[in-house]
Amino acid sequence: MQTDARDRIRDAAVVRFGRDGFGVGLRAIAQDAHVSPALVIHHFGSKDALRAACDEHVHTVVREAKSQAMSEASPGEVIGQLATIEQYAPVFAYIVRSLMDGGPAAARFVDGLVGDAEAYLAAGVAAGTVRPSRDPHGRARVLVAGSVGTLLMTQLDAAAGRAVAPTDRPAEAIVAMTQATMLAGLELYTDGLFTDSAYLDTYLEGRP
Amino acid sequence: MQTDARDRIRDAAVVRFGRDGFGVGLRAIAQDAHVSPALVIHHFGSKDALRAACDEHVHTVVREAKSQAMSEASPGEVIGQLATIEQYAPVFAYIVRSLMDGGPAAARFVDGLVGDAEAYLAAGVAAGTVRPSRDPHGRARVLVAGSVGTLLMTQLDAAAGRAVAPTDRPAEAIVAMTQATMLAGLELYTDGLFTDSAYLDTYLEGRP
DNA sequence: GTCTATATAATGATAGAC
DNA sequence: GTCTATCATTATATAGAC
Repeated sequence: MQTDARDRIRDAAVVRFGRDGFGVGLRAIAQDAHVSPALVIHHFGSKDALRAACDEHVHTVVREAKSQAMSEASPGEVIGQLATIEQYAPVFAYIVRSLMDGGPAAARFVDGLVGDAEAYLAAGVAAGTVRPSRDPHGRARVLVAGSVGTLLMTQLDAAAGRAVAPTDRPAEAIVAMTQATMLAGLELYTDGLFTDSAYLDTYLEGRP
Repeated sequence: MQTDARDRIRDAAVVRFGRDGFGVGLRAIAQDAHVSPALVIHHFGSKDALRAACDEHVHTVVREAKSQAMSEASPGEVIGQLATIEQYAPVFAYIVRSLMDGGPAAARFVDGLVGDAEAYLAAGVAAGTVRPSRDPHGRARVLVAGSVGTLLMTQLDAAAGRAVAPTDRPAEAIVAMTQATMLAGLELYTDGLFTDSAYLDTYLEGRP
């Protein structure tokens, strides 16, 4: 049971950062880890370095979870995949906070999502279930942007007291979020939005 | 030229909050407004109250800009519309920060966007250019989520040093962002993503 | 209304004993 | 490795002169 204090501090930091944001003090983290504030600095050198260690740890967890889920995951749902496993709740909350904070760790995470989505879409195109695109990378970005935006909007609903925050109870929030957008999303992805191709044609003419 | 000090403080706060986030100190704001830190408290009572005043002011500016642009705006592009007018740059930056902060002001702003999108989509359906939806409100949310997510991803690109931050030079960033996603977005909205309706059909069967 | 000066609390980080 | 005690800084906010 007596895990290494360094790991305990880092895990407590991931939880605290995820729940309260990166403005949280070292004292709260130290208390959660049952150590003195000084020990946090002793092990990591500074708050920024502690955060970097959290970034690195979360990145590793995500990478391992991804490679484990590679066989069964459906396209573009790595986020949901992660969140439904309650064990990953702190990691998920941390990622949402990183996204909101806008730091480089979030950029790296989103890059990973876009890469995954692009690969899945390419596989779908090869299998004939997904339409080919004139801009596969751009399409992957648009789809990931939808996920990221939905995530943020769920957080906003929570802040307005209309739902459960994804950083509080991820699994629940993601299920609710998915149910709320599934029909409209599938509809959009199946039939499109416009009744004809006038807008697209106009755009393609201007940029051939 | 000698505007009311209270307005000057509030305007400086909008700029600072937008550029540096809500963690910025009152001293910086006071200095920008050429007043003492004490005067900020004297006029607003507290930092939170100052922020609330900023929220309210931004909300008013957005509402007025919207009603002014109602006649000419194209569907769902209120965000872009705002940003292209350099005059609104501080307000735009403030909104992006609010979005990232996840506060109630952001929720209200997004609600407004969803309402607008829903109205535009309904008009499009009536005009025959937009397909009807089984879930008009959900569809509006999905589309707005795409915009919000794109905005956030642009901010991430900026943090990673790959682009201009929308909170720094909004107009430029929005143009770049639009160009990067326009083709893929139009394509998606015109033809959809899937080659057939299998996914949607399965979903509709499960929930008739 | 606006200032200077200050109170009070919290922050990240350090020193040094054990 | 881990602690107690403390420093230096910064934060919001207050008191009171002008």
